[in-house]
Amino acid sequence: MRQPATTARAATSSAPGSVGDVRKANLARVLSVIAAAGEDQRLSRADIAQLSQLTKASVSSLVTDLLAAGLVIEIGVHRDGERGRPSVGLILNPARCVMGMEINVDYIAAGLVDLSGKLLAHEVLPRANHSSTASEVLAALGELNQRLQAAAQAQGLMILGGGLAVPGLVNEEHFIVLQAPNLGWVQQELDVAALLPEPKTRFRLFNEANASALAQQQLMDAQENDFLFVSGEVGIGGGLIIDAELFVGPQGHAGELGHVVIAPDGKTCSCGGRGCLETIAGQEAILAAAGLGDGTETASRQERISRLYQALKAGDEPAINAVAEAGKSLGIAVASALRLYNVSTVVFGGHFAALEQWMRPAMEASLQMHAPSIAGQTRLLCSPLGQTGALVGAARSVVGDLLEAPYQLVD
Amino acid sequence: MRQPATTARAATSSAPGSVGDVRKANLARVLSVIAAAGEDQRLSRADIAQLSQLTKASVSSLVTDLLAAGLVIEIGVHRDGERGRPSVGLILNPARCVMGMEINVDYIAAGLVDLSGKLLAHEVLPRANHSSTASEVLAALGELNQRLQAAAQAQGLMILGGGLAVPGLVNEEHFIVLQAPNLGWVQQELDVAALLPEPKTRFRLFNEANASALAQQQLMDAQENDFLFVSGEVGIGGGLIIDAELFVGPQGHAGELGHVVIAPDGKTCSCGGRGCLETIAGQEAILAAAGLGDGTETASRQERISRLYQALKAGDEPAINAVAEAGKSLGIAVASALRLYNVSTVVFGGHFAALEQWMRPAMEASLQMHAPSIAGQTRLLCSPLGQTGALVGAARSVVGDLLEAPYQLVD
DNA sequence: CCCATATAGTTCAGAACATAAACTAAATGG
DNA sequence: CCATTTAGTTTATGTTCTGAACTATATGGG
Repeated sequence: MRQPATTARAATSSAPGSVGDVRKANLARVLSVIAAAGEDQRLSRADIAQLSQLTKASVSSLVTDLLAAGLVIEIGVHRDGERGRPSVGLILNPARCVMGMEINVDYIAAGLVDLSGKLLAHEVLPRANHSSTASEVLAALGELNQRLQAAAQAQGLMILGGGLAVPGLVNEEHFIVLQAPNLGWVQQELDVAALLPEPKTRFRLFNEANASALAQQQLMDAQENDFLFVSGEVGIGGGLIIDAELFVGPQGHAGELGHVVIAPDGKTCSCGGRGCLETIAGQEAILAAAGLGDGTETASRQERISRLYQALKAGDEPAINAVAEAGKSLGIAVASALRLYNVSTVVFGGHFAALEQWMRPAMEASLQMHAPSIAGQTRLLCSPLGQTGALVGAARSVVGDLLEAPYQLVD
Repeated sequence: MRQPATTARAATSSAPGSVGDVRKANLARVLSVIAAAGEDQRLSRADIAQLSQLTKASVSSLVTDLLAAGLVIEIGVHRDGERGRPSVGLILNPARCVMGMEINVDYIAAGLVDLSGKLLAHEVLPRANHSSTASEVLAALGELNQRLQAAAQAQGLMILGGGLAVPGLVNEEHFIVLQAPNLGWVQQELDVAALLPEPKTRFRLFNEANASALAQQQLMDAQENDFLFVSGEVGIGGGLIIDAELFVGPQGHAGELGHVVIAPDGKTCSCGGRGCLETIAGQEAILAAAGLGDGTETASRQERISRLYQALKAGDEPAINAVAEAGKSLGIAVASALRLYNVSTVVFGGHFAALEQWMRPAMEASLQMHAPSIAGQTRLLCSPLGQTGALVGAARSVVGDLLEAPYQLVD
C-alpha cells in the first residue's frame, strides 16, 4: 500500500535500478509538465510529448495510467480555426485535494488545497491556544477538520493527504512537535489518524515558517527558485528554499533566524541564549520597547498589537523607535544569513510585512552597512500571505510529494 | 502550438527517461558499492549483487563495462579453506587518478589523487603569491603541474581530470575567480587547458574552504554526512557538507562565515561591512590585537605568526587575550551558523586548529552562552588536514563526479 | 580417486518499457 | 469531396533487468 511519510523520499533516491523505475520517473515527468502548464492550458498528449521530450506513444501510455489513478482528467477541446484532429485537453484532476492545517498561537486553521495548489475552501478560527492544553487544541483542530472533510465530501472532493504547520521545532518523521515555546508545548506527539480520513493517507508535519516559505514559492516567478522567507510572528522563523526545494538541514531545524546572535551582550532570550534577534525584533520585544507592556498584564497580545499600530500611525516616538530598532537588528541578521545561504531574495512575512513602512528603512540601512557588497544585489520583498499561508504551504508540499511519486497511486 | 510557458523547471529536471538511463544509474550504483568497500575488501561480483540489490547477471554485465572503461580492475583471489568456486576480486583501478591543485596566499600545491581518494604524490611550494601577478602565479602552478604529470606518466598513471582550490569566490561554471582579496585577484579567468593534459578532461574550480570541507569528509565517520568546516586562514571561510554533499548555495558562495556580523558597531571589514568575524578572528586581526603589527611593516606574515605562537607559549597576555577574543567571536558566529544550518558537527581547520588550546575555552564558553540549547549537542573538532587538504578535496570531488557518471567513460 | 556440496559467475528465455514509423481518427478548406 | 493537417494509437524493434538454469571451480568425505 501507500508508503508512510519518510520512506517515499529514500525510496525514490536509491531504489534498485530496474526497467520499471523508468516508468515511475516518466509518470512523474508527465505529471510535472501538466502541473507546470496550469489548468488553463489544457495540454494535449502531443504537447506533453514535446515538452517532456518523450514520444507520443509513451505519453499516451503514461497518460492512460494517470487517468486511471485519477490524478488527471480529460477535457474535450475544440481547436478554433485550425486544421487537424482536435486535441483532448488534460488537466490535474480538480476533484482531488489535500487538507492543510495550521496551529498558531492565536488561531487554528484548516483548508482544502487542490492539486494545482489552489485553496478551495478554508476556515480560520481565532483561539487562545497558549492558554489551553495541547490535547484541547488538537481536539478543536479535529473538529475544524471534520467540517472541512464534510465540505469536501459534499463537493465530491477526495482527500489524498494532509499537512500541518505549527510554530515550533518538529520531528517530521515521527510526527512529534519537539518544542513550541509560544504554544507552551513540549514533546507533543500527534495522533495523525484523528486528523485525516484514512490513516494510510500521506501526512506531513511542518514548522510554520517553512510551510509559509513553501506557500510563498507559489507566488514567486517561475525562475526564482531560491529565497529566504522570514516569518515575523510571536517568534521569528525562517524558511529557506534552495533549488525549488525546502532546506531544513540534517535534523530539520535549519533556518532559525530568530536565534541568530545580534547583540552579543544583549538580553537573555527564551531559548536561553543571549542577544538573539528575537530579543529585539520579536513581537513581545517590540511591544515592550514601544512601552506597551511586557506580556504580564491583562491586555491580550492582539489588543496590544493594534495599539502599536495606532501609536505608529500617530507618530508616537517610542513605537517608531522600537520598530526601527527591530528593523536594524533584522538587517544584521539578514546580512549574516545572506553570507551563509547566498540567496539573492529575502521575503518578509507575518508582522514584518505589516510593519514594512516603519521597518524597511532601518533594515535596509543596516543591511547596507553590514553587507554592502551584497545589499545591492539582494531583493527584499514583503509577502502578501495572510493567515492561510502556512496551511496552504503545508498542503502544497504534500501535493508536490504526490505528484512526484504518482506510481504510488497507479496500478 | 501551445506556449512553452513554465517549462523551465521540467526541462532542467533530467534527461528523457529511456531504458538506457537505467544502465547509467546502475553503472554508478555498482561503482559506488565498489568504492564504498575500499580496496582491501576486493568484492566479488556476487558480493556486489548482494550489496547493490541487483542480480548477479546484471552485475556481471555492468562490471564488464566498467572493466572496459578502465575504472575497475580484477584481482585474483584464493578463498582460503572455504568451499565453492573462488571469487574474482574487484577494486577501483589504482592506475587512474585526478590532479588536485591549490593556490593559497603563501604557497602553491599540486598532487595526484587516485579513485579511492588516496594522495599518491604531491608537492607544496612556498611562494608569496600576493606579491606577484595572477599570470605569474598560474605559470608557476603550471610548472608544478608539469612535474606531477611527468611523475604520473612514469608511474603509469592516467590522469582523468583536475580540481583547483583558491582562497576566494569562484564562478565554477566558467572557471573564473571572481575575487580573492588576499591574493589581490579580481575577476581572473583561468586557462584550464594549461593546467590539464587533455582539454576534454573534467576540471572543477573550488573555494579553498569548500575544498577542505570535502577533504575533511573523507576523514569523518561514514555516518557523519553533515558538518560545517571552518577554515581559519588569512581570511575565514566555511564549507558546509549536507547529506554528504557540498552545499554552495544558489550562486556558489554560501558558507562565508568570515563575514557573519559579530559586533554590529565593530570595525570596518575588507568586504566593506562592519563587525564581521574576520575583523576580530582573521589572522591579521589577531596579530594586530596581539601587538604584532598591522600588516604594513616589513616582517612577513609567517614570521609574525611564529612570533604569535612564541608569545602564546610564553604566556604573553596580549597574545593570549587576542586569541581568546577571537575564540569568543568565533563562538558567536558558530552559534548563529548552527541556528541557520542545523548541523551537529563543526570542524575547525587551518590556524584555528593550531590555536586550539588557546582558543577553544573561550569559543566553547561563548557558544554555551549564546546557544545553550544546542551547544551540548554539538561536536566541535579540530581538523588534522595540513597544506594538502584543499588539493585533496578538490581532486576527490572530481573523482566523485567521475564515479557518479561512469557511463561517460564507457565504450 | 571420486563424488556430493557449495559458491562464483555466465547464459538464456521472458517481461517491461521506450522508440520510431506506420497507421487511424477527426478536423479544415478549397 | 478530397487534399491537408494535426492528434492519437498500433506495431515491430531494441535495450535492459530478472530469474532460472547452467557451467566453472573450489573443498571435503568415503
